[in-house]
Amino acid sequence: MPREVRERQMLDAAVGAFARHGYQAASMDDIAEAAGVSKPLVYLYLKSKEELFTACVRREVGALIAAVREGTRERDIPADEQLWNGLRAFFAHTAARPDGVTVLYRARTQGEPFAREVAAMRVEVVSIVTLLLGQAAKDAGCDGELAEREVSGLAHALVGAAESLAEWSNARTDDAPSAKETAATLMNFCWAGLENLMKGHRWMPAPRVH
Amino acid sequence: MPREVRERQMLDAAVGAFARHGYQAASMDDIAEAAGVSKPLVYLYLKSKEELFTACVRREVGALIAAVREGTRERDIPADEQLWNGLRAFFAHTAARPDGVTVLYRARTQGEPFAREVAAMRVEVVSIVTLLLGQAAKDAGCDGELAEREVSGLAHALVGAAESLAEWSNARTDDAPSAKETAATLMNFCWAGLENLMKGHRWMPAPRVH
Amino acid sequence: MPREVRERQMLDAAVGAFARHGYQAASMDDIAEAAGVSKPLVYLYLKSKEELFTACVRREVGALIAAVREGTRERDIPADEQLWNGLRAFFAHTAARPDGVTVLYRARTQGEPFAREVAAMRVEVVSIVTLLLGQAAKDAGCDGELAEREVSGLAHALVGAAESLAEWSNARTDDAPSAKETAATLMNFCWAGLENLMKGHRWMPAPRVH
Amino acid sequence: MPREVRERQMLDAAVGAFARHGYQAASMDDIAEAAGVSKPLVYLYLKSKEELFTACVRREVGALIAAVREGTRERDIPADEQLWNGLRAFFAHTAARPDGVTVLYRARTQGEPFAREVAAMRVEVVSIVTLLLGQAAKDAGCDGELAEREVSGLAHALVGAAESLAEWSNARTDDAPSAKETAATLMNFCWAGLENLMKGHRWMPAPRVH
DNA sequence: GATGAATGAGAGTTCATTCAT
DNA sequence: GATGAATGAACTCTCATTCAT
Repeated sequence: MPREVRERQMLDAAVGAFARHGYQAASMDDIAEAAGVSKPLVYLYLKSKEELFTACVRREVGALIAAVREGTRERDIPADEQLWNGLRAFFAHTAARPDGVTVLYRARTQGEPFAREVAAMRVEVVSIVTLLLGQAAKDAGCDGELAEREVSGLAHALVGAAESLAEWSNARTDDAPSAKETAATLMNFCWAGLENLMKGHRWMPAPRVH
Repeated sequence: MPREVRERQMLDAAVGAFARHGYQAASMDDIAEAAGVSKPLVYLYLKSKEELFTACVRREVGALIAAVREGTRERDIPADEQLWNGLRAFFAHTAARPDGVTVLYRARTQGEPFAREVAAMRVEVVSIVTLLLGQAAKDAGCDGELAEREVSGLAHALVGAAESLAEWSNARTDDAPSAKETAATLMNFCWAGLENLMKGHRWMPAPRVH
Repeated sequence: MPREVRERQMLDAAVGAFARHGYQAASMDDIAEAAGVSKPLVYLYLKSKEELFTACVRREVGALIAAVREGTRERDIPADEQLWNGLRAFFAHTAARPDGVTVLYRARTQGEPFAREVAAMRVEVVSIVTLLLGQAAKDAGCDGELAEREVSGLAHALVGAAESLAEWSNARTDDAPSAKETAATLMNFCWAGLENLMKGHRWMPAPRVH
Repeated sequence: MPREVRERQMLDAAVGAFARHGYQAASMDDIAEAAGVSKPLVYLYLKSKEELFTACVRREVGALIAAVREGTRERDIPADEQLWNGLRAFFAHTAARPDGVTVLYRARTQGEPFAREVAAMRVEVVSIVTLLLGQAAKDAGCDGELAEREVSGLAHALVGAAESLAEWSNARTDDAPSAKETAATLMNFCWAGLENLMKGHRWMPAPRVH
């Protein structure tokens, strides 16, 4: 059996195990058994548990980024539609590969070697979002009055909201909302606010959206 | 030294260790040393690693809930101001007790005994938010056309956005935004959208906020 | 509360615990709690676990020896009647104080400090039996042709049989035989053989008891 | 080195350690060292201390039963000769494998998982003896007037006497009696009594064997 | 006389990892 | 290319034992 195939089997098994039990609790024994190979072979191909986990994370990062990039390929449509497309791609992906997403989620709390990898991915996603927001601002005829820091904050808020929604929607065993519905919920939640901001309207403590 | 004091020392040390290394990677030896006591004493007072972690989680859950409840004590002001107050309280808390919040964050990925505890807390926070949204709808003269599921989704989105922003803002070592600023960012991000929804306006794929 | 009383309480609790769980598995915590005192007090009175166990063993050894001596007080009756009396006393004692006897039983497998104590007791019991056998031989008009080693062997066989019967009879929860019945069983089992031996009759491989 | 060999080495080492120190006091470290392997290997092959002990007990139970069965293979000879053969086999075994027998002895006081195993063995041995007694009764032309309970008691007495004699004879470092001698002692001790019982003669408190 | 507070030492168990074949 | 055999290191947890009060 060719090496690549074996290697993918191992990664599949590892992703499953890591998703179910976490990095520490998943044992190399279990993974090797689940992959249908002997433990030394796992070490031969993937060096160590740390590298194995890293490989899993990288693969899932790549898959998620690819899905989102694929969803936002069209560039000459309004920014909100682009965001809408990206969100649908994101939620479709999280629904299709729950184990992979769980691994990423867990990797964020596993300290340096791994968290960085996921953080880098987030940066990439955030940059995609940031571009969209920039374009949206231009569409809205606004002159870029938004501080970079504020944009960064907004992007993180959006990503956090998306992650939370993905988890919530995948947790429902019955009657789970479709990717489309979830994306719509999030668009409804955020777009009006973002649009206002582009136009320079702000919510203020002595309140009035205006 | 009286038992209560020692016990708090241990919890403090444990929260620190769990926040830094995670549940599995933090060793009881380390925790005992950090608390300045011997390991058997930790076991005498807190029974097991699992119960120790549970105690940490419970304490931090209680502290966070208390902070948010305290922030939203005023009830006869507009819903958006109440939300604003709650968010400031939340961000102030996450800034003041980063380790405690990290423990809660990590507990979410640690399986049944712990995740449930945090999930219960989230439910409580979500219910607070839900009440606010309900009041906001009434304030807006809307006739409650929002499906329960949609409200739940919105609340989860809001909470996720808040968590993500808290993490992002605490991660900045220099020039970290204040709780007030972060809360403002989030209000700007979401309030206009929520307000529109209360009025029955929706974002639609062939787009126009209207 | 006077020291002696406290001390007896502790010994009672210890005997119970050691009987139930064995020397190693019974913990000083349990014993102190069962005795209704604090652990340091146990150490104050009885020095260490080893000395505590030793004290238990000694007390129970003394009680058993006393019971058997009491049963065989009458000296000017036929040897078989004396043995009969001793056995009844023995079985009555094992039935009345099962925990104490169990402790002795367990002490035999606990290595040097303890096993010696019980061995000494066995020697004493054996010597009582040996005296009886000697008298029986004289009664039978035999001229003491029995080698000392053989007598010792017989005595150990008798004691072993008695112990085994005691255990068997105490194990029956319903319909347990009385001390008298058990003693009768043993007398029936052994006396004819002993009597024959006294007279110089032996069982022989090309067999005939004669 | 093949697994079976290693496994036997471990069992040998474990039997030695358990015999010398008892179940609780023998440590897995010691056993592993005595077996010339590392501790994890012991766990890999034998799962846990409990299972290791169980395996020892089972092996020794099997060996002892096999020895006795082998000794009593001949069935068409008088019952006393059969008993004589069985006893010689028993004493030869206890002399040849003192550690194994000690383990069985200790297992009797180690509570449920283990005691049952040994109890089952005793039942088997007792049943062998019981059959012999039954045949002896027939040989003696007796009409089976012995109550089942009494036979059971006699069998336990015989087994206890044998155990006690085995211990006593093995304890002698110099000049230990041979299996033959010990068996002869026991036959002399018991056979006349048993024979009398078969014929309906009993020892009576106002005494006379008749 | 009696105890709440505390610990050193060591138990069983598991895991990531590596050879020799 | 693939594996059965083997281990060093570390972990959770318990216990007999002792102070300071």
